[in-house]
Amino acid sequence: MTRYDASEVEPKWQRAWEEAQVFRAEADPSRPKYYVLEMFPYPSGRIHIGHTRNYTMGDVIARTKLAQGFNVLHPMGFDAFGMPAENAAMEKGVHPGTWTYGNIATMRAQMKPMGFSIDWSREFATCDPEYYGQQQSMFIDMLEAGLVYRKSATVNWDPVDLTVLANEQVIDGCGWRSGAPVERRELTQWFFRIAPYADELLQAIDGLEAWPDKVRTMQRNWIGKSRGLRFSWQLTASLGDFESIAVFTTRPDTIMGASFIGISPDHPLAKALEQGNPDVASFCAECRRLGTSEAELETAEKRGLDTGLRVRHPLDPNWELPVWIANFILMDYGTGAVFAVPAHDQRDLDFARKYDLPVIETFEALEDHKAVADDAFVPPKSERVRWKGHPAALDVATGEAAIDKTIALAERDGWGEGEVQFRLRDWGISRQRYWGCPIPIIHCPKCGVVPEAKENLPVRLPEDVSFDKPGNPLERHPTWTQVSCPKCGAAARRETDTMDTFVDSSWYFARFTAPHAETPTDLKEASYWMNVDQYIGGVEHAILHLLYSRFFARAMHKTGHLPAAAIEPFDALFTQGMVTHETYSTKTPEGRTVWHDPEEVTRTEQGATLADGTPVEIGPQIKMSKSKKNVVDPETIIARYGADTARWFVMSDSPPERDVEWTAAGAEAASKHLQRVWRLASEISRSDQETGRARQPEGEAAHALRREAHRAIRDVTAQIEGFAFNKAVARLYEFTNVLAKAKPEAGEARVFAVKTMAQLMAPMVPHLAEEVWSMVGGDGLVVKAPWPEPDPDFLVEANVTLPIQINGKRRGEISVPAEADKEAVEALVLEDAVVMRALNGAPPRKLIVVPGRIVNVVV
RNA sequence: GCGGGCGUGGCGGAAUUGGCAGACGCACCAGAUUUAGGUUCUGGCGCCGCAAGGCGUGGGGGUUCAAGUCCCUCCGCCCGCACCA
Repeated sequence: MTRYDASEVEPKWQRAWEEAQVFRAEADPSRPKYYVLEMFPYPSGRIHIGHTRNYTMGDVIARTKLAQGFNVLHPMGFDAFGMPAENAAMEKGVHPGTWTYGNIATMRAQMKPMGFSIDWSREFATCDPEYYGQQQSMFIDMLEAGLVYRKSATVNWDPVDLTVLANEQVIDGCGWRSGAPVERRELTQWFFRIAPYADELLQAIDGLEAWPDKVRTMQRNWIGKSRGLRFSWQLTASLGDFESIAVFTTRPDTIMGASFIGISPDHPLAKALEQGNPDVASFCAECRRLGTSEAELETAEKRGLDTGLRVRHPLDPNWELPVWIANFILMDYGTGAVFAVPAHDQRDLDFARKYDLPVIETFEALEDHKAVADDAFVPPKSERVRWKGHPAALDVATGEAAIDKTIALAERDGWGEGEVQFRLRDWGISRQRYWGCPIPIIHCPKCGVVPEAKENLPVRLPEDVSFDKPGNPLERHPTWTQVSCPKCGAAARRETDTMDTFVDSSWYFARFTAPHAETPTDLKEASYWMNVDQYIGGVEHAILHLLYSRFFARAMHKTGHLPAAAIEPFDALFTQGMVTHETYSTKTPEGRTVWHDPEEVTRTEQGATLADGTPVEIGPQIKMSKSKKNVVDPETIIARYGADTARWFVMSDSPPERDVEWTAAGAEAASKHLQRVWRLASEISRSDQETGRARQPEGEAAHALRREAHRAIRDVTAQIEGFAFNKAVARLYEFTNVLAKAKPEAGEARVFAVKTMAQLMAPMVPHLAEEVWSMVGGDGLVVKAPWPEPDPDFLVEANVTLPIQINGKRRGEISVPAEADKEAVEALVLEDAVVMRALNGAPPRKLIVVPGRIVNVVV
């Protein structure tokens, strides 16, 4: 063989690993374990380059830990329920299950040749009845533990298709298929009680030290704990049952700047007013035309309607304020009503300017304080300010203190009380869709809501369903819904809602510890393998998936499915960046956007076109997603160069936490480098064999090479452990350059260097590493070889070179003994020719020596 | 709108966290070898300048002996926003 042929070599070593069962994980209490997990994929059809990057990262960690002597668990599965399968069913007439399992087969077949160190015997898909049946069992346990309940909640309703829409399916306020304006509609739905865990979930973030700070910050903000005052504004005239409007505020110190009361269009008072007032009714109907997503509500144009109602200010009974319905007030946070302080809140100010409402400043003018015009004045709570006319805030300095005093005043006088509010809401899990885990509930006309008997689990999805019309096929299924009540035996109806797919992904990591158990988990296995030592996934999951999983682990502990030690399931988290790509789109004559695959598009100097010459709109670099069709398949790289090239390539260049823009160039470079390593190894192997491995005392060349090898071990190990894979790759390039220049006189040190190279490269390019390792006579499989340790004797340096700056600009350098202290270096510096010339006989104004770093002479 | 992040040569990026900006790779240029070409090897490569030197990390301002790194401010892009996964 004169060239490294990946297509021949890679399957060979994959078979060797398979035969040796290297990646089969079995609990062994006598050995330390290490659980590496990458967020499992949705089986959308094919693996894309983002998956490749993600799983290669996990594989590098898993293989490194394996070499370091850990009992490694590295499983893979599929997050297999979800909307795309139903969309495929509607578009292509294929059953969601057929489509999904077909995709799983394709993706598994794409992943296997990558040589990942996965224990495939643990694979499952969340749409397997064996999995979702266990989930149903836990749902029942959680219902009994009081963690599940039903309440009314709003959904996006498509009035033409008569179906519930996901936020993603609402485009510019209209249904994505029907094009009809969506409406908000109330439905009774199932919820998990996550909100009572808000404080605990918040506190526990402090302990997640191996999580990225940004994720911890995002979770804290999402939970959104805030202290404030809850109080009521008395209506000047009561309206039916309504005598007052309760509000919650985090800035009670601005109470004297109140200008009006705003209530949500979904506030009970607004709904009551709708009854007798067509203006209110049409305004609220207009507001409800917006979707349910927060982003949409918050970015919509601020609109309001004066209800004509008036309320009295709690601190001044003669002060009456108007009550407005405003479209930007969320019913889900606080009380669904606010008092607006336009002078000190930008949103309130915009609203007040639009509707000509009063703007009352409550702070004394400060030195640099301009009167409020277009910008609200929002002093931080910790800032020193002075209030005007605020009875509780005359003698305090900061907002924090004024807030305390206002709350105390309200509590003393009985018009309000301090309260802690969380932004986090209970988790609504009902989905009016087919391809999800059925909620194991039966509605009995006599007994009411009854959980399915556990011996009847799993509640399987019926196979015979049709997707020829919109809506939930479960609901119109002729027989599936008809059951007898597990309690009384009467004819009853099965729940047709399925669970949010976030439920499926909230416990799969626990299931991997015992994927074939007859119960949701096996406590013995879970106790050994949990927690996940290293979790890896996209930042886009920084909030919802991770928060839900943290809650679920607690709920599973409460219902006896996880040990107490596993309530924070992910010890360390790494959020990798996304692989992005431009998007390409054209418009239909009706103005609808059509997305195009990069394969269909030809880039030209002016822009891009389709094959027939139609110009294409080039969109920004965004994350690869099926809906935007900007997905790149790694298959071509693997077919052309092999898996190791693909692996090496995705680990190179870009830091793993950063988004990477996909470009095809560079794969060639990766392949060339691997060829080079192979060539070096075969040359060295050949010359080593020719010299018959004559043992001679090693000279300077050999020592220098060994030193470089030990330095490479030190650096690459640290870089892998620090998730700096791009730097590890760069370091290995440097080491390769050193090896290439090593003279034959280095003798057996060259063989040592090649072996070291194989070991250090093995986590990233395991097949090439095995080949090289065996070529130079390595013992057994490199995957099982213990990770190399740097020898400290080779790492010490006698001298260190320091740059010399004159007035902060580099003007020379000086070599000093590594152990020289500050004074010794100073003395040497003052004798340096460059420094003496700059000083010209005068003493330096300042002489800064940072040992081991730099010298700066200020003249 | 709110929350989080990012911005360094032609390109991907490095900079031991306040201490030599541009490691390593790609692209490009020159040379050598081989060839029909790819390959391989050697050297060069931030910008301006013949040079000395000056400028340079999205823009502007500040702190410091020293700023890509810290502070203020502005701009651009990306992610999340609870029914996408």
